[in-house]
Amino acid sequence: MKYWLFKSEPDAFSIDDLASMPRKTDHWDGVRNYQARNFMRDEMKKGDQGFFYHSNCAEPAIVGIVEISREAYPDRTALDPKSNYYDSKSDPDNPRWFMVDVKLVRRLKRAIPFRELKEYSQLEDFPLVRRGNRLSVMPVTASQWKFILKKE
DNA sequence: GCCAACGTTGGC
DNA sequence: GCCAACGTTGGC
Repeated sequence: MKYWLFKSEPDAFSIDDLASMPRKTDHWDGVRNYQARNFMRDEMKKGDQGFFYHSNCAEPAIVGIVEISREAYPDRTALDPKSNYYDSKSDPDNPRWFMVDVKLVRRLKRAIPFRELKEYSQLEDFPLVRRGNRLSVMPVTASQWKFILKKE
């Protein structure tokens, strides 16, 4: 089993939004970065767990834990001209973008701020805190996962 | 296949 | 709102 981190701007989709969905489950659409797509399409398995991270907001932080409840399938928003995530070059017969379903497992007992994550030497290889990192979906190692959970 | 220009991300 | 860092685009 692998571990992941999912970034979302809370103004667009927050952990509260996920919590309010039926079965606390939603599809993680709109990923339009090839590296992040490859993680979702090729490596995520049902039952993998991930952190839910709030970005681009007053206090960027890890706020919860999700679980992959459905493995990758085509992201239809790429084919919908009305969607913000529409990609005119995506071909229905050869989908370019994928999404997975995630289910909220629980919120963390406390949000762990980005500011704090940066300070731990144990996390210096954690992609989230690497300078200039822009991946919206990224892998978390088992040791990073455990370390972070001990800090909640 | 190079690389400058551009748009986006995201912490601050 | 700023701006550094990055991925993508497209002319050549």
